[in-house]
Amino acid sequence: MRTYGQYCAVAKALDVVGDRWTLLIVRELLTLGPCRYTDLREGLPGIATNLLAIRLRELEDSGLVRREDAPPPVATTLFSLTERGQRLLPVLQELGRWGAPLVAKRARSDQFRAHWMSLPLGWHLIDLTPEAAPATIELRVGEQRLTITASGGATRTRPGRAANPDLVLSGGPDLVAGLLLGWFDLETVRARGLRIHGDSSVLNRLGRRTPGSIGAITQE
Amino acid sequence: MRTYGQYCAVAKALDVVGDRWTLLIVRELLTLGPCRYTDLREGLPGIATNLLAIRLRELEDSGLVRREDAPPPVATTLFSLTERGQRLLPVLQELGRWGAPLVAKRARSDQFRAHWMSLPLGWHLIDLTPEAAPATIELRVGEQRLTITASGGATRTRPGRAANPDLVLSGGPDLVAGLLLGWFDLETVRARGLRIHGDSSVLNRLGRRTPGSIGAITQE
DNA sequence: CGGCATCCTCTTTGATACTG
DNA sequence: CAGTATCAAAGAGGATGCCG
Repeated sequence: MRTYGQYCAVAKALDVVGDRWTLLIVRELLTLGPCRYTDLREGLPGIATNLLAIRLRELEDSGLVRREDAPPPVATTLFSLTERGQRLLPVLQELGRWGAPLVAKRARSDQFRAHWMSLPLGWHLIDLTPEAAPATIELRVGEQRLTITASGGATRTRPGRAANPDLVLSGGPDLVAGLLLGWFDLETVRARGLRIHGDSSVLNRLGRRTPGSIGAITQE
Repeated sequence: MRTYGQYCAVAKALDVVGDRWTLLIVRELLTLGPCRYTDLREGLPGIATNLLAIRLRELEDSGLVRREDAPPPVATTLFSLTERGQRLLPVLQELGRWGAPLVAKRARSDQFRAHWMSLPLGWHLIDLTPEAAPATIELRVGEQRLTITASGGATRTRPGRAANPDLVLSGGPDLVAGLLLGWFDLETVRARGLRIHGDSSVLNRLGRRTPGSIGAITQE
């Protein structure tokens, strides 16, 4: 392991998580929870398989990742974050906030996985009517699904399809993210091809947590 | 520039600041303010000089760093952070918080610069008596000096010596940091060799911002 | 001196093929 | 499924030279 050799907390942190791909592996584990080697590879397009194996071992040695052999019927190795690894969430959150302007436009060559929106949406969206019964929205981007649940004032986002969604939004990642993160309003994304099925009034229930202000999705 | 090619804010952020040394250069610029190439090299022991030049150009191209030719009598190039670059402060803050446990013990080979404590101390220390007149503490670690000013409820920390310090703390980095960040109490660091000159009651004025609790330095 | 550029070596990363 | 093995390319580290 190459180290900066500096008696400084930032440098020490980067000694552990500063290598290429490392924080993206943590992103996957934070988003997906315990998962298999192949799930990780799926969510990390571009990584070389040997590098993923090396990084996982390093993360294990640093105490950020735990490897368990799941019992039958799963019968496979599961990787998950330790408590220490989970504490990297605020680091990823700040990196994501800082990087948000960089995803305003999508490059043609950019890969996309719907679950990458999971953490940012969870941070950004709030439930404006905490008293109401839980509501679910399913996002469809290509074949991939993501489920947002609004309940008790907060929202939770997880990979996969919803059982009984109140609303379904289908379209490209820039349209879906653009609407929910507040780059575009409802009319704009609809005009650009976003498809909306179900009870669109659910959108009024979602608010955006912006630095200093909170607004409903359809406002602005 | 190598890119992850992922439509994800975290990955995009790492495309810009994920390269080796990049965030440490930002640390230096945040801590020191506008400074010269040689000042940066001084604060980044271990960096190859050509790599510093390359990184500075990349940071300039990404719009995080500005290069200005200072007028006489300085007559040298000054590097400073743009607004966009300064917004990386929360990222460094979370990285530093996460990395804090890793500097509990100092490795023999670890380099040290007093100004590396500047950002963490500024985040961590608060002024418990906002009404009182400003107080200053000078830290001496080897030949290096750092000045802490407590005033109006907050503390500010900057590199360099104090004009008229109320208190001077001298000793190794682990002792100075250990006392101020709350790893050790006053008796312990004194027993281990920390030297204290001046009005040590100033320490009672400083509180630590810990997750959930605030305590005076000499407590606990 | 300050601010690099060059040259060289060594390490890390990437791509691909293969295996228990 | 969960990797290892191999090889080529890119990046980092170190020494030194150059130029205003």
